[in-house]
Amino acid sequence: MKYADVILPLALPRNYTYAVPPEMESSIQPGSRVAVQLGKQKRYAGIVKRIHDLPPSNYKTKPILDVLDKEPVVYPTQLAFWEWIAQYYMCNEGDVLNAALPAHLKLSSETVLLYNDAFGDDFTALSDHEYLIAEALQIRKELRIGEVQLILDRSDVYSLIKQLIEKRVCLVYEELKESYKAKLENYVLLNPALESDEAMAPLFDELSRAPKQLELLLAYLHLVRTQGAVLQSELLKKSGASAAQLKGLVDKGILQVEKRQVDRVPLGKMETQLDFDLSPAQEKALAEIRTGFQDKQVALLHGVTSSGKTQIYVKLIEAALANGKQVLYLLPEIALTAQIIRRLQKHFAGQIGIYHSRFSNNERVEIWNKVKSGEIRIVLGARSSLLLPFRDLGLIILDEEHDASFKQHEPAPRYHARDAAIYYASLFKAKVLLGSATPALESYYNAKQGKYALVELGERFGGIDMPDIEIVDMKKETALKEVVNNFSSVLRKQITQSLADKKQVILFQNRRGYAPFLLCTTCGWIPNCKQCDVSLTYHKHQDKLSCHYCGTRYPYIYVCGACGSQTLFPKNFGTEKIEEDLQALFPEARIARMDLDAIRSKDSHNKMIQSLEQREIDILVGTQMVVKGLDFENVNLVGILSADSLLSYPDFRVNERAFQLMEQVSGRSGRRDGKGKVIVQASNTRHPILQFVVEHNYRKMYESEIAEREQFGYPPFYRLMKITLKHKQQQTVEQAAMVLGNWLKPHLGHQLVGLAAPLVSRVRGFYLQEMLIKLPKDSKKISQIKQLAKEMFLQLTIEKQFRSVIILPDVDCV
DNA sequence: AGCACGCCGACT
DNA sequence: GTCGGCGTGCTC
Repeated sequence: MKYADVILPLALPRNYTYAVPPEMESSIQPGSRVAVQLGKQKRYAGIVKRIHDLPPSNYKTKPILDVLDKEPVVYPTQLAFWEWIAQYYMCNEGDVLNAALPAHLKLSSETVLLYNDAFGDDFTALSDHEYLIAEALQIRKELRIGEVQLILDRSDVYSLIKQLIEKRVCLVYEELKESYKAKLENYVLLNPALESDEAMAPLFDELSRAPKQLELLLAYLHLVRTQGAVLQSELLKKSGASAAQLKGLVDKGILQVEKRQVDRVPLGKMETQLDFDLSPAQEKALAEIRTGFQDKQVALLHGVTSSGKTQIYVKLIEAALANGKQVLYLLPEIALTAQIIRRLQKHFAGQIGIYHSRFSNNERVEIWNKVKSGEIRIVLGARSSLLLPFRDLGLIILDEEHDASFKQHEPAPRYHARDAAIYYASLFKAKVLLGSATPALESYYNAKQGKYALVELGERFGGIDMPDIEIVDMKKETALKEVVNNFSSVLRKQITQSLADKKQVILFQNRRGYAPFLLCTTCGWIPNCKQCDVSLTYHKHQDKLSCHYCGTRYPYIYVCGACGSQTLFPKNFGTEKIEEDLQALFPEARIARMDLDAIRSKDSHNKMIQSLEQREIDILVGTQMVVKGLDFENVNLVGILSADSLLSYPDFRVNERAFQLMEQVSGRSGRRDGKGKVIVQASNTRHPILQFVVEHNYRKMYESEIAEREQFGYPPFYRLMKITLKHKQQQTVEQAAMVLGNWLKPHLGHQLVGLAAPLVSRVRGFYLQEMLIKLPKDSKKISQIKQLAKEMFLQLTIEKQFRSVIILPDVDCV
């Protein structure tokens, strides 16, 4: 007898072993999707990890019910990768499966109640609730659990359903439904009997009294000749005919309509690739990358903004494709704009697939299958495309590699796409190219240490100068009463100038909303969220207060909750306020705002970028979003409204982050013609980071920061693992954290730090406690510590007072 | 993640 | 007394 270890799409601590019925032995393989039963009824689609012949000793196996696909849905490479992710990031393989597999390949059964017709309609023996369900069932014949819950308005319905089964009112079955649906469209075909000219000729006479139908037929014949297959929708649109006219031709037996499967993600036609020449600096960088790849797996391309990194990527992609390999090009989600997609599609039409969160579930399945089959040669995508089933990967490019959004935060698996990419690539013996104008300290350090090849590209493409950066002393300006609504005189003057020159302006403020909090000027009270330990942000557009942690919205508060006075005023400023003030200062200017609130609706982000490109916007105000992946020729001024707010987070990475952000935003200025200008408003103008920004000096920033990291034992000298504990009761988490800390301390000593409530100590009604473990850079020790931590987590949840404490380990947290 | 089972308060 | 709430434990 064969047995299969199956990964289920659940957060289970281990994989379960099922028996392989003999008739399935020939069709089942590692990576196969199988239907299995879990518990009394529930069925799931799981993925076979391993097939063996060791019968489990301490339990009875259930059989695999079905092998769901002819071919496995993943290769052994992906299974190995999943195992590594689960192990490294301390999560379950089920979590990884959940993240990797498109929703429509993940099946789970649903209980369906069927009305038992034999029962008749004598409901007298039923309770009120039973009666309600029986009545609904009699009318609708079928009910899902969810519908039963809806009817009774409660969640616990199982005992009642059991009663109904016992009383023979209904029957139940488990429905395991494939949710992927191939897309079908109507194609129009000519009746095969009419293919010849002789057969066709009489038709024209016959149709002389139906001129519209004749017109339609002619349009059809034209389309067939030019493009082969004819879509019904296209034919009707192009000919201007109605569905009735088409039906007329179908009824006469001249045309036929047939449903055929169509691609949701067509790859387009293969085009001849555009050739372009690299600048000498780019050529040199490309050559260095190639040399680097000879003895190193990873190369870091440190190229200033606008240095033309993308062109270098294109050359490398071409080479990898020529070798018959697949390529993965990763970008932060928000940088995956129409701009970059268009540029790459131009080069690689017919081979490139795009993958990000805005694709529908059906589209994802199709992309998944095309990557697996190798039809898609290049994937351009966000973090999650790393989990696609590549068959023969030759190169991974990770652009904007410093970007924190490459790290998944919630839910598990909390993987870092950069680090995971390096491991994944090693399974294929593929190369990894990291690219950034402001590399993460960790990456630059690795490169400096010789672990990665380091390639510097210090010159902007086309010889454009780096923008001039001016720091404006807001303290001085305030003293001189020159500040109007957060705008210094310098910034106002520059904006006026840019507008006069018909240039565009980008302003950056890292807080959305109108005001980050309200303040009672009588007693100092600040309204907080009921669920979370944070102040409520005022959103003037919606005239609501909103919690940026849990999303709850509250009506505006006029009366102080502490002293009752009506002296609550919005304090500090976000993008909405900037937008409003700007409009008052520059009434003629066309102003747009780009932040999470403004781009909520689908595609509005792309639309905004387009209208900026087409110069329909003069001034763009935005958060982090304006930093990434934008490339506009006509922007010559960038304003950072408050550098202080960037430099004041209590995090060891603040300086690095602030530098990266400011350097990246300023890169948006003056990209094609002429020198750009950047205005940085700051109260503390002496902050060393500002000086590095003015000089565009990454190296100096790196050196000053790396010294601190070494001194205080932070990455890249240690790896960090954050453990978060969550519970509804404050006392319980606090105790749990203390107990866990006390257990870990003897093993870790000074490597265990920061046991405390985080800055925001309550989110969505859960109290939080955190601690950090500093992991030495020794993979053996790391796995020992992880093992130890795992055992202690288990130990903690065994104690009954801590049983419902949620423990979230986050390896390499950011 | 479900779902079953068992223990406690508020109702007929 | 019982219904139905929720906390707890198990699923190959």
